[in-house]
Amino acid sequence: MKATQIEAAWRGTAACQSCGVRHLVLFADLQAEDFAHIHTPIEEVHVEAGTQLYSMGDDAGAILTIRRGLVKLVTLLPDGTQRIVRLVRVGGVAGLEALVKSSYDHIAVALQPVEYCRIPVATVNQLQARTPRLHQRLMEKWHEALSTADGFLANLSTGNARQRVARLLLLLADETPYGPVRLFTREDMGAILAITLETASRTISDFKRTGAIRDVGHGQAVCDTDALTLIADEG
Amino acid sequence: MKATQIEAAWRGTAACQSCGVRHLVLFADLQAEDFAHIHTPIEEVHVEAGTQLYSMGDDAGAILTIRRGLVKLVTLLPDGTQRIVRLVRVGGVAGLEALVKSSYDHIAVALQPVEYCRIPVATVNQLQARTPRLHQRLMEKWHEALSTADGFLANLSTGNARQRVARLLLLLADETPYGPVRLFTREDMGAILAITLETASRTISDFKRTGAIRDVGHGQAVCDTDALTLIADEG
DNA sequence: CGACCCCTTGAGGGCCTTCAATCCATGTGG
DNA sequence: CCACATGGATTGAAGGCCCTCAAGGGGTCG
Repeated sequence: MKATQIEAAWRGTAACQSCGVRHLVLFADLQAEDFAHIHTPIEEVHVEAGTQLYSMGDDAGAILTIRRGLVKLVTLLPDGTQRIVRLVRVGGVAGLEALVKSSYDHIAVALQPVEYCRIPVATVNQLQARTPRLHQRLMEKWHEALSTADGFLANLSTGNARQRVARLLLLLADETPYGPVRLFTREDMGAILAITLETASRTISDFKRTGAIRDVGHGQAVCDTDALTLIADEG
Repeated sequence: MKATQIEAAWRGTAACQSCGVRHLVLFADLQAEDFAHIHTPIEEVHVEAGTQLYSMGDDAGAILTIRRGLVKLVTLLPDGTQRIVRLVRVGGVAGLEALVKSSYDHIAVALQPVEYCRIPVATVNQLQARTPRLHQRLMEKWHEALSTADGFLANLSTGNARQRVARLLLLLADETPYGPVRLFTREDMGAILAITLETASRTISDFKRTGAIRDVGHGQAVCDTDALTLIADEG
């Protein structure tokens, strides 16, 4: 089940410098000489969908750069239900709070098969002392997280259920235009949009009937972005 | 109306070093010698309630440290209505995005008489080059903003209207325990909680009738935090 | 004093939740 | 190979909460 697999406990400069998503991530501006000053191993980890990457209150020793897949950040509400406060996509960073406090703020769970790099806080700090560019990148990642949160508040937590579901689908669709998007479980949809799973299910069914999305099986669907945009804007 | 008043166009070290809220703000860790390297003026500005501090898309040349009062950050929804995505309190920073992009993400409006320091981005960058401690403070401010946003998502955008209003009141009350809190306009409450102003009004009226809050006039009320906590947790 | 703004309260209806039953896909064991 | 168990998805029915539209009240300021 929890098949966490550490692909490579990396200790040199090769992996980062040839990283396929490096232009997206934290180390985009680093020079070859900078990598030479990394003394703590950076782990590249592969996990399957459903794996918990860290939990609220866990000792926060590292930040996680997502190289593949999709991660949800969850908070527990007073009544025990869960709310998804953010989705972290490829190039995003989960657990940034490790840089300013000693425990994580959320539960991080892989929604799909995920590959990520686990960068110890010590490594970030070592690099920060040397390369001012990293500060800028870090702030960009903070800003990215904040923009995502703002988007959740403005787009996914206002309006009626139809609008919210449509906006969520558009959010997923703009990552793979015209390609099928992987739908969440209805429960996750509900936890993102602050609606019940039944309402999420009814709305998705309605979208399929009216053609706003087309089911292609295996929990995937193709979005009619024009139709969804109409729904998102007026209801 | 828009009585923006620049109290002191500060160019020396005196004001910051004797700042009453310095332990809360960005410059907490700076040493005397650091202040000597500030070459761009930091303005201390006083504005009255209702003043717009900056607007979405405005050229973002500075970040704003709030020294007194309360500021709302607003985004415009596709349909033209407004949503308040964050409240910035004393010690908080508005417009952090100025550090990573050239325009502001929100509309910032003073909800009360506000005093703030306008710190040019250039000044922050000059100081960053010298004092690593400032990085840490900056990241704490980013984290503070992100935590606020998460709180809005988890506490103020879920549950029924009674719960949301109760949680908002508790949020305001924990700043001045047992003291009266200043209630927002019902419209602002609605924009924070994603409910209509009528529902906000009805709920506040109900709380007054049942004693969960006690009106003391002038838009202020004393909160029965125990009663409100009960409502916040179960409905 | 009147205009204005905000707050309050009412009535009706629609949307979403709640509770419940059924369906479907998948995987497991006989 | 098939029966069965399981977890998620779907759909129905009833009710309640909140929104919408509307009218009236109260405080403040010119």
